[in-house]
Parts: sequence; C-alpha cells; structure tokens
Amino acid sequence: MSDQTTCQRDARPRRLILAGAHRQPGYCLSCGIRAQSVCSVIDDDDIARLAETAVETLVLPGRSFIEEGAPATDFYNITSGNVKLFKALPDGRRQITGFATTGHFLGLAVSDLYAFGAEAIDTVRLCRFSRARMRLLMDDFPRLERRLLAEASNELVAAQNQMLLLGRKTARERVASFLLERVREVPNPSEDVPLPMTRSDMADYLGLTIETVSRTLSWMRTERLVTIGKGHTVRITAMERLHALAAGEAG
Amino acid sequence: MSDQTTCQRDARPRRLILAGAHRQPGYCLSCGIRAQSVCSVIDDDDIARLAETAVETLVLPGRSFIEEGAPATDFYNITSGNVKLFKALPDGRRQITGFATTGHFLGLAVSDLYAFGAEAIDTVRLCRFSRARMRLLMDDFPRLERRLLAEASNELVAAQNQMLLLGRKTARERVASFLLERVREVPNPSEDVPLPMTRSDMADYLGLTIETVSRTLSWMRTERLVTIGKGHTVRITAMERLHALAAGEAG
DNA sequence: GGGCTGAATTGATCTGAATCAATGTCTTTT
DNA sequence: AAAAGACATTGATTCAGATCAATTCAGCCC
Repeated sequence: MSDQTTCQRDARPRRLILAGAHRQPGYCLSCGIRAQSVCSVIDDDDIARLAETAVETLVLPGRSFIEEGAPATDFYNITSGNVKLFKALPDGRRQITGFATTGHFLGLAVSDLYAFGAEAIDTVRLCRFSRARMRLLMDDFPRLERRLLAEASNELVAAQNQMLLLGRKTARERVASFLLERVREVPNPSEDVPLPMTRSDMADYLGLTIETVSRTLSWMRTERLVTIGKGHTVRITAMERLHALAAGEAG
Repeated sequence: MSDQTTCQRDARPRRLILAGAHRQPGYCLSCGIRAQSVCSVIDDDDIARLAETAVETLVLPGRSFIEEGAPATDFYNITSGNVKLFKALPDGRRQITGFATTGHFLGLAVSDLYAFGAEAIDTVRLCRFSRARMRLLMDDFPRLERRLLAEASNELVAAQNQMLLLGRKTARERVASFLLERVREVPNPSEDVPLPMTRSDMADYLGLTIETVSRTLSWMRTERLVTIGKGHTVRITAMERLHALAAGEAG
C-alpha cells in the first residue's frame, strides 16, 4: 500500500523531541529523524528503548495509508507533507473531515477500527507506532498524553466549526471560511496561500461540488476578494470583506 | 443565568467516583453527590481537598449555562438531564453540534473562550469546576486525564460522522441516522425512543428545516419505518431498512 | 371541559446548488 | 514541441430542500 523503510537512527546521542505543530525543529520521538518539533523533551537513555520498533514510512501522493473500517493497529505522527482524512458512503459520496500536516497525530481511536481513511496529497513522511507501544509511551510520558488531549481538544473545536459550516453556511461563506483557514498556515497573510489539494478535495471538504467551488472562486475573483495564482495558490486581496463573508455577516 | 447551590456533601467518608457515561452508580468527584459513575476511584482522604470549591448547579429547561465566545472559566460534568451544544452565526442561523447527557464533560477548551454555547433541554444538574482546579485534578489523577482523552476521541469520531451526515447525506438519510443514534441511548432497540428535543433542535442538529424534519418523519411513518408516539417518542419498526437508509444504501 | 399558546404538520411555490454538458487549460510524457 | 490525460472553468437545466403560508394538534391553566 505504501513504500516503507525501517527507521534509520544514527548512534550519536541527542535530545529526542516529538514532531509536532509548534514548529521548533527537533527529533522524532519514535525514530529519531529530524523533524518539526513540539512537546516533550526526553533524555538520551530513553532513546534506545523507544526507537526499537518504530518505522519511518514514505507515502507517495494519492496513496492511502489508513483504510476506513480496517483494524486500528497503528498510530501515526506526520513528519512532513499533507494528508487528507475522509469518510465515504457505499455509493462513493465522500466527506473529507480534515487536512493534516507536519506534526499531526493520526489514528487515535477508542474503537478497534479506524473511523476514517487517510490519503497522501503530496509526498508524506510519517512515523508509525503500534497502538500497544503508544499506550506504553503514554504511561511513561504523561506529557505525551497531555499533548494528545490538547490536540484532540483543538480538533474538536475545528470539527464544531466545520459542522456549522456544513450545516448552515452558503457556498460563498464556505469557500471564504476555507480560504481563511488556509491563510493561517502561512506566516504572512498577504502572501500566496498554497492550496495543495484539488478542487475535488475542496468540494468534498466543504460539502459542495467541484463546479460550485470553481464558480465561487471565479466570483471571488470578479469581486476582487482574491487573485488566483498558478500552481494551486491564492492571494487574499480583501481580508476584511472575506472575514465578514466567512462569518456570515454579508449578503 | 441559572439557579445554583453550593455543594452539599455529607460528612460520612465514602469512595468518590467521577460521574460518567459507564452508568455504574457512584459519587461525583467534585461535590460528592450520588450520580451515574465512571472511571477513577479515589480514596477518602482526597475528598476534603477536592470538594472545597465545587458547586452543584441546577439549570432549568431552556436556560443556557455556557455562552459561546465568553471567557472559558469553568468546566462541567453533567450529573443528570439533557443538554444541547451549539454554535451560531450573527444572523441567527444555528448549528447544534451535539447533545450531551449524564456523565459528559463540557468546557474542555485550549482557547480562553468557549467555542460553543450550551443550553438545558430539560432540567439539568451539573457539577462545576474552575479550569485551574481541573488542571490540578489532572495532575493528581492521571486516570482523569486518560478518561478525558478517551471522551475527546469518542467525540471526535462522532463529529466526523456528523460531518459526513451534514456534508453528503440526504434529508432522509440524516433523519434515519439521527434516529439510530438516539436508539443507542435506550437498552432495548424495539422500545420507545425518547426525543427530548424539539423539531427545531433536530433541524438545527441535522442541517435541515423543521418542515423538512417533519415531512421526513411523516414519510417514514407512511413507509412503516417508524411509529410516532405521543410526548416526544418514536418507535422503530423496520430496523434493517432504517439502517440501510442511514448508511446511504437505499434510494 | 374550553379556550389559549407554542409546536408540529401539511401544502404551494421558489431558489441555491446539483447535475448534465461542453470547452478550456495546465502538466507530463515522449 | 506535440500529444495525451487530468484537472478546471463556464453554461444550461433540473431538483431537493428552503421558504412562505395555512391549518391542526398537544399541552396547559383555569
């Protein structure tokens, strides 16, 4: 299903840090590779014990590495790249429940089956743990558990926002909300915002069709809210108006 | 905003248990009142220290006790009754993001503001903690943190299901999914299912209008999928077909 | 029981987004 | 640089569910 290599950890002792959303550089907890970092600093003696069973996995664009409904054996931490998470209906209708990028944890499930599928948008590197191992890690490092709780809380807030979007917002409000969500991924809000996903992904994330997404972006261009660049980027040219639109304040 | 009394804890020592979803009887961690229980058994010596600042609050039907966007000062554990959680847009459009009942924790937020509002459907009893206190509790009782992580994971799965529903399901599929969700609240699936919320609440939960909810329930009655009882109850008469409908397998 | 009030149902019409249908534009391959 | 294939845009038409508009029903409180 995906290309996969065992973790290559060099012998030199070093501080081991969980890859995460805070964006300080560090080393992956499971395999010791350099990554965006976060969270919990753990001393060198822990490394040997922790790194034994971990694997680093490389996933090519379009490949899925979590299958909805499959036994939830593993737990993932994304080291680089972009991932889409989704649920599907038997006739092919699909809802993307979120996009995940460097630092995100995936596969946290109470059930024995994955509740969603995950597919690489671009080339993705990730660290894979067994769930049993994750349980041990949590016992040894309470800060990891706290970190996961904080991440789950944040995702819950995001999910609630998305429910408001899907249940009650118009197509224009949905696309505006989406663009503002993506702007938060770049340091400077007036620079180009990358949209690594296809129109089809956007549509499945926003509960729309590709045609409606396309039409809405075209409308935003004629309204001088955004300029649409080459190669999957947009630039926001009227931040205030876009915010008002996303918040449901405009007609 | 709500009637409120300080906790009345009696002096007799006893084991203290967190109110929760597992439905074993026990005593509330914060105030010592008898409640549906779960999770973590804590020894008697802890009680005095823990129960000092806790209050039990009684919330009347229709009253809200969490205001969306207000400073997130407190943390709640529902002791009895039904609550709706929602987000709203400035023009009054509303999305109910979930219903909570006995045992649920509310107000877990990383942000300093509540991301959603909460309102009592019927008479609700709940235990209130300050967030600072909650933090101390989590330091002292790691099992509490684990419990909260498990609850957050479950809610995340529910939220993903709801996103699929709101983004991609038809009105009939939505109502069918909702009814099946409510059936899980009663021990025997062939008995009457209580629907304590109004049609308006159902509509705002399902991303529909009250008229569509009503029409769809009427259609289900004529199709012999359900019988609609007096006083906010339904009984499911064709479980298989309803399941197929909810899963998107039917026309 | 009889009026009162908010909730629920049912009907007629409208509309935003879906669907169906070309056409246009990038990207990759050779 | 040309061809192929995937992705994106734009246009015409349809339709599921919203909106507007009456009734009808279920609790209540005397």
